[in-house]
Amino acid sequence: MYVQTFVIYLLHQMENCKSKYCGCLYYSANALARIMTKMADEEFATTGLTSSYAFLLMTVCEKPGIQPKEISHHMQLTPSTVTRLIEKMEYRGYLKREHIGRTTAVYPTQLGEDLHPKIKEAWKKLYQRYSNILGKTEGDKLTELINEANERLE
Amino acid sequence: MYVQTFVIYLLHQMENCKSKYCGCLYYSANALARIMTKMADEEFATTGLTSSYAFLLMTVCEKPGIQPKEISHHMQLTPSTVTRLIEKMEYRGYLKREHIGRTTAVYPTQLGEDLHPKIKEAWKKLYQRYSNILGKTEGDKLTELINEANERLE
DNA sequence: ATTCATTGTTTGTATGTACAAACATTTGTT
DNA sequence: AACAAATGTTTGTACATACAAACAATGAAT
Repeated sequence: MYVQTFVIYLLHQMENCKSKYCGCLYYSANALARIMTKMADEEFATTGLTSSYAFLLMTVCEKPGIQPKEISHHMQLTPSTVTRLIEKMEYRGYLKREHIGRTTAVYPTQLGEDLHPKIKEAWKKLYQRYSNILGKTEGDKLTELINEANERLE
Repeated sequence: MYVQTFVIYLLHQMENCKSKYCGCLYYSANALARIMTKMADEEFATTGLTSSYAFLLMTVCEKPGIQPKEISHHMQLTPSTVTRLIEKMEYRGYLKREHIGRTTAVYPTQLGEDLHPKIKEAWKKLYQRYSNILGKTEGDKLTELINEANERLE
């Protein structure tokens, strides 16, 4: 009886899992991240930006003059990564930098501000899209659980 | 009373969340993936490999002669990514390829096989490490939830 | 006031990953 | 038997991200 339960558990595992690494959080988290990034990029495609750049622009539009350090905090990326993202967005004409002492203030350009509503729209659509698949409540719950885990693991 | 409850909810949200994007699965999933990859790389450091390469070597050692396509299935990576990983591991002397018709068989070298136990050990440690932080049951549960989401979102 | 430590930002360099296109082989169809 | 479609693999190229080191400005301590 005991053994039988275990066998059923194993079978269930194998059914549901594409890979023998499904029991590993490192693996599952990365798979989810790849799937979500792809989905996000698809939704943000209407804005001409990929997901990271869209998030950056949103962040700056909602707090013009924000510093890279704060951006890196909001986006949970390293400062160097943020610099790289900003550079590219400056080159493309969506953001501009103003150096003040050792700090830097980042502002949206007119072009950037014009794009802001479209990005927020795409963001909403992204949310709706995965909520449709996972169920709104379940999706929110999963997100919250992941956030809690992030807090503790860091 | 109703409003108060909402305010408490908001405060709770702000406490627990580093970023205003914490309600977005794209964002949270990517943050978790980065944290876990870092942790995995730290654990696998004892083997001289980063996590992806360690997983690749494990996969090949457990099924010598496996084809890239099957590897890409196990690891949930695109075939081109798998080719790149294999190439590097071949260059480093851990794997070798044998081309048979249009397919390719991948084998571990002696060097690769020698490393296998160490990798499995590191993998176990990785599991223990995040289980210690999240709690074994909770960690497993989270992993399972993410797997289910992956299934459905794909 | 000068030096030393700290902090915010940027570079140099490397890595993992993907997409699209190219190749090579096998299978199916007529 | 010849050609077309499908399949497995590899290349060319690009991108997001990170780490470590460099740089630049501020603040603190003697």
